[in-house]
Amino acid sequence: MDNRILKGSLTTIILKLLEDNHRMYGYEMTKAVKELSNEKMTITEAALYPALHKLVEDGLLTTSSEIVDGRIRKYYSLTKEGKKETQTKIEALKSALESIQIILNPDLRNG
Amino acid sequence: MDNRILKGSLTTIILKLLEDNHRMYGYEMTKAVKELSNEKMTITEAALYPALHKLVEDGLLTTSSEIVDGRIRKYYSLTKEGKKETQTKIEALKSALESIQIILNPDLRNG
DNA sequence: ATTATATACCTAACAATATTATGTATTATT
DNA sequence: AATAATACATAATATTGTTAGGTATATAAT
Repeated sequence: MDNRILKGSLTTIILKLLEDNHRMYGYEMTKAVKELSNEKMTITEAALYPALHKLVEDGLLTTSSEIVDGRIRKYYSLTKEGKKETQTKIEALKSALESIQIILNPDLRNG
Repeated sequence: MDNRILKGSLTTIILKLLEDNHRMYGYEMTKAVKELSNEKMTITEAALYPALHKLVEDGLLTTSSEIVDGRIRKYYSLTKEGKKETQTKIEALKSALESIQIILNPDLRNG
């Protein structure tokens, strides 16, 4: 991701995208994050693909390849275990974001 | 920090703490983050001290040591350059948090 | 008195995660 | 014909944090 910030959230972002979209391929995820963040955030493919492979290896995602317009697309979906883990990871990330928000916004401390 | 999330935000958190408190020592920072986050977030000293040293090395912080109750305290403060960098880093982190919020909360997408 | 906890600093070896730099291949656009 | 977009991927390196340990003083508990 750009700006060297928020490393460690990539896996959670992938899982969340798949929870919302049910079925996505890698390149599509990079475009989705770019669009959702108004070009502010970028997932590099060099970070994304190894992360996806690890999620498959860990049993959280399954894949199915298709050829579309002469090019390969490798679709990813959440497994049952992946759906569970998605909830856990999202809650953990939300909690962390809240903590950081409090540190960044003193106004919230007295509100 | 706990839970292997939000790596890369440590430096910004340090700078923000120093912006708010003007003068802090390392151990104090670990306590502050623990308290602000209601024990949800922990800065480990093994992550903190090298980060502080690097910020000094980069000219963003200065130090002054004192002996209090027979123990050494190494106080850190923002330099002029550090104050500038703090603004930049905070803005970048806020922007990243917003992007992640949008991805995590679909409700915000249609709001 | 002794043990444990809290305060306060620190480093070394290792692991996880992302960046930079490439590479391959097809299709669409200029 | 050249460039950009689509779509996958890896290797070398850098960054950042974890695990595990170390030193030392002060205070509270047994």
